Amino acid sequence: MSESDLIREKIVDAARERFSHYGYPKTTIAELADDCAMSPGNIYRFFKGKIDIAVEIARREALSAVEVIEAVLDCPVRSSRQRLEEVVFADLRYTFHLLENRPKTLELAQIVVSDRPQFQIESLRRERRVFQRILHEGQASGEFYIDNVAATTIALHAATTKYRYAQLFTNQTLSELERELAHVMTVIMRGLMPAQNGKPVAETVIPQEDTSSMASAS
Amino acid sequence: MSESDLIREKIVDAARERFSHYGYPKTTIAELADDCAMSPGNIYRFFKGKIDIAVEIARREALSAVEVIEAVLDCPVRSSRQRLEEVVFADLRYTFHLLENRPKTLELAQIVVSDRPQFQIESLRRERRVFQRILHEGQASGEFYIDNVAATTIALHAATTKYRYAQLFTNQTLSELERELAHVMTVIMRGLMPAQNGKPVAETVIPQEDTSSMASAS
DNA sequence: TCAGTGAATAATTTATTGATTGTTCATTCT
DNA sequence: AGAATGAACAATCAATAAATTATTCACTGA
Repeated sequence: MSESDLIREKIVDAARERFSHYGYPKTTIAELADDCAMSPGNIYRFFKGKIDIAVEIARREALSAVEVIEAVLDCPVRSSRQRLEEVVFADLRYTFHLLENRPKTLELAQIVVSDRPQFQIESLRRERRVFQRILHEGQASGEFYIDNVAATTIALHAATTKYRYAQLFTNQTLSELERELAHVMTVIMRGLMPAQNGKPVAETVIPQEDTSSMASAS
Repeated sequence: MSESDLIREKIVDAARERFSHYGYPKTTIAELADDCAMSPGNIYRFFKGKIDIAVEIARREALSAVEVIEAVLDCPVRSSRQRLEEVVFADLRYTFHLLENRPKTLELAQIVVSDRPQFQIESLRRERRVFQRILHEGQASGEFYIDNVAATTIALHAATTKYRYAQLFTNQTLSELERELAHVMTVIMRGLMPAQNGKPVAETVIPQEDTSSMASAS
């Protein structure tokens, strides 16, 4: 990593610290410059503007969020159905805890999105790709009956919209949301999987929370 | 209708007019009093406060919205599936046009909800009841296979969240949303209906817009 | 008695000012 | 030359004052 990149990192680290403590609006460029032992003007040799520092942080946060979701795929589960359900529930839990424990992260994301709408579109697209991979696998193995994977991915993603950042829509508790999501997944799974000897597939069971990858709130 | 009720109506009418033209915040009690040829103080003999006038208007709006959706059920369609699909699409189109043509209506609803959270809960409940009726019918006729109608109603309602006031979540066009919703409904219908001789039920087709009950924007 | 008034008051909103902050750039270091 | 500075300027924010508005209530007229 070049010298220049290291300085950039230093700025990002200082900004992350201050943004998460005091929020984006209350953090000044002068403070970041102080933290990095440099002048305010010099910050601008590394970032075009204050908002671009926020974009960089939000981008990394979004990427690591997808990684958390993808991590669920690594553990060896038996079926595509289980993978899909675990990913959807992991999404609910991750975003729920994020809003609960680190509200400044949401604030930052909202500021970034209001300035760069494309940011949200790309984050959603990345998330959908995880879904799509699972549907593909399930289709290939014959576990799922899907005539159009791309369209079904979009449908699945749209149908679970409420369970991403759920607190923005409702003030239900996490348990209530989990129970509800189980009902939604039951219907969806029955839509994806052929009935077994005349009977629809069993109801979705709320998966255990994966405690091994639980990131504690900072 | 009593004299008192008539005066109340007059106030509501004047408020509706001004709220939709200039918005709730820019409308003053003095103006409403003028419109009704009475003093500001007298308004308070009919409403506890300004916000209560807004609540009354929003309540009626919400009731008539459900009626618009329910109206879809009146036309004689062949199957529960069609009923369900038409109701869901009607919901998307109604709320989409509402936000497009009468943004002040949304503003009013948001003001009411922020002051009276219960209002939203009840509106959603009313909407769910329409869904529940159709699911019940479909279950009774054997068209749907549903083991728990209440839970499935909740699931269906939650899965279509994105298509109520869709512009709050996305800037997709109505056509894009319709295509997407068709995919969602395809998956859901396959989840509700038993496969016909080994093959899943056909994809959802976007219903024709019901032009007979099209209320033009005011 | 009771529907209605309108001036008085409390609460909010808007306008204004002054201070703070984001950004630029001529200049200084290395 | 390239890296960094910090004073200068424009944009934004916070604090306050001024104006407007919601609400109350002692009073009036039917």
